[in-house]
Amino acid sequence: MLKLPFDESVVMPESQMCRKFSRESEEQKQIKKPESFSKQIALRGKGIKRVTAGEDTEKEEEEDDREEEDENGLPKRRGLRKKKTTKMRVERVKFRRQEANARERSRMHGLNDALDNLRKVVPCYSKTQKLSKIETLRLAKNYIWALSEILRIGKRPDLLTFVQNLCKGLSQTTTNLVAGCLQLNARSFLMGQTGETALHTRSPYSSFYPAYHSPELSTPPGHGTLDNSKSMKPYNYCSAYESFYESTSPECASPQFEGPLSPPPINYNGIFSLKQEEALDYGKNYNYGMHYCAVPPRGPLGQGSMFRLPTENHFPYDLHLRSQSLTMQDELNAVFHN
DNA sequence: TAGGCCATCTGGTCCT
DNA sequence: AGGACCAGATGGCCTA
Repeated sequence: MLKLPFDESVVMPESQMCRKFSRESEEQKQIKKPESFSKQIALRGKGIKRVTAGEDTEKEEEEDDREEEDENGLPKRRGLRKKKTTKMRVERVKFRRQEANARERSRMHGLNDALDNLRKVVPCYSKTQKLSKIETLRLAKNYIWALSEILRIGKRPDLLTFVQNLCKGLSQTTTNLVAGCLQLNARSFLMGQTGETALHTRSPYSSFYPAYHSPELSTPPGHGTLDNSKSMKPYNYCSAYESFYESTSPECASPQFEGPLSPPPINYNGIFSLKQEEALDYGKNYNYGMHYCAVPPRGPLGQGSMFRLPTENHFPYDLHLRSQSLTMQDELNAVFHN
């Protein structure tokens, strides 16, 4: 069942057309269908008669069948005869192959669209530097797991641990990206990754929320034996920054992450900010279409609420310190099931 | 330049 | 029969 409209331009060399396809804008993303088989046949012939593929091939096949006779005029084979490979049959096979290719392209584009939507709702979204497919899936899995743990425990996590959990199993590049998005100090992050104490870099709230540091919570499923410390390298950016827990360097004090990611800020618990990007666009499709990116808070740490929002309507979470886990869970459920 | 990532093609299999 | 789905192959682009 072909669900999408087609035009006639797919018969062009696939390798050239397809190369550009993924880079095209959404408006240009129109699935193209090869010219109808009957039309191709008609055009290839006299260009007058317009017949269906079935009719045309049937006739020719009949003629071909009549040709399969021996000298005595008897058919060479009886019963189930193997259909002769005719020119028309080859054409038809080619046509169907083209149609199948178009459908496959369409299917993969749908898959990629879904993946793009997923990119938008996991932390660290950027239009200019997209996460790879596999990294998007991994990050999404970690993110879901981390959020589930928050709901289960009912307490806010330590940022460092939270980010470490987000980055479990991710590539070096993606880890850098996430850390950069959250503007984590490389030194503190590395120390946390290696299991060393990072108390000096922790939020003043850390001592209030020991649960998220418990060993059973620190490793998402599937990453129990992963040793990120062996692969960790210094970050490409923000590595020179002092931890924003300790100070606010001129660069890090910027409310906007100036790297590949630049979502607008939403203050998360006075520690980092969740940023909302293109709320109008995403809001059409996702009530939870937020783009989370941590930036240092401008005000003093621990101003109060875990989520301080530019507009309350956009983010109905109020994971304040005083919040109750059930309330939090209800709210999250409401958002994610909306 | 090797390797990662990606889009596409292709043939096979399953399902309606 | 035909569409959906899948996985392997291929070639291009990009980056460390």
